[in-house]
Amino acid sequence: MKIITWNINSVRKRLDLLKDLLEREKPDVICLQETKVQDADFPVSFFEEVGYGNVMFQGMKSYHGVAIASPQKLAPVAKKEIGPFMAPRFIAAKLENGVRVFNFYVPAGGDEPDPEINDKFRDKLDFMESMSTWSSDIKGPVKKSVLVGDLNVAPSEHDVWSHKQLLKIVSHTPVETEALAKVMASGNWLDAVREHFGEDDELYSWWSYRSRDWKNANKGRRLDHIWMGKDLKKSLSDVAILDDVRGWDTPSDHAPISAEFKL
DNA sequence: ATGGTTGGTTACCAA
Repeated sequence: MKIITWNINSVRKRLDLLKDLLEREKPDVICLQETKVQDADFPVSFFEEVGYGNVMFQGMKSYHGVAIASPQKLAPVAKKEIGPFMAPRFIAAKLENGVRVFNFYVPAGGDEPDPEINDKFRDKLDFMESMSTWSSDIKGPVKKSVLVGDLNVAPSEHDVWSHKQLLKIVSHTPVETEALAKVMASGNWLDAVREHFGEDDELYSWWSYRSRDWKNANKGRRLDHIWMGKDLKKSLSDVAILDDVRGWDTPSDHAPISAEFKL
């Protein structure tokens, strides 16, 4: 089972890149964030044409939006296993092999890392708090489950280009990394990317558009994640950050991440 | 300390 997660930054803007990615990587399931399209305008026929016609999506006009697509049938996840999340930031599906896929788009949080003066940052912390409650409620360790998405937090010092310079920058502040650690602990989740690469490699999945030479400057952050329940650890066979996709023509500012399981 | 770019929408907001 191969799963890819990608903040595509407008699905309609990047159908050609998505087609190339799916043809090259042939994932069993792809999870998208920031689709930026309301459900009535979601490009369903494109997904059917490229062989990913089993597609679930929850979006809104202009902002946010998530989707899960697969060549195989997708079933809804039981209601009791779904938290009270904002629809355009969360969607879940059950694959034919029984694996549940939870796809999140955590609020970015604005610029000012102070919940007292910045409502967006408050919303981000609240969202992660509700993720912790949800993880606890569905009882960890969650069996046959994968949690993926743009979590908008770079947890460790090796997930950012400069730990010191980013400690007060939203996405890497201690209050956020602690909140994300709590989510992880609440569900006994494992970070599949770190399980594969270890703790020491510098790993990034996002590079700002506001950098002329993003590749050489390499001022990246690892905001996109694939987590797994402990029961899947022994099945994890490969992980890749597909950073070449960040260099494609008119790219998203996020790279896709891929994980393979031999179930 | 500041500004840099992109997408959706159509004036700016969100990232």
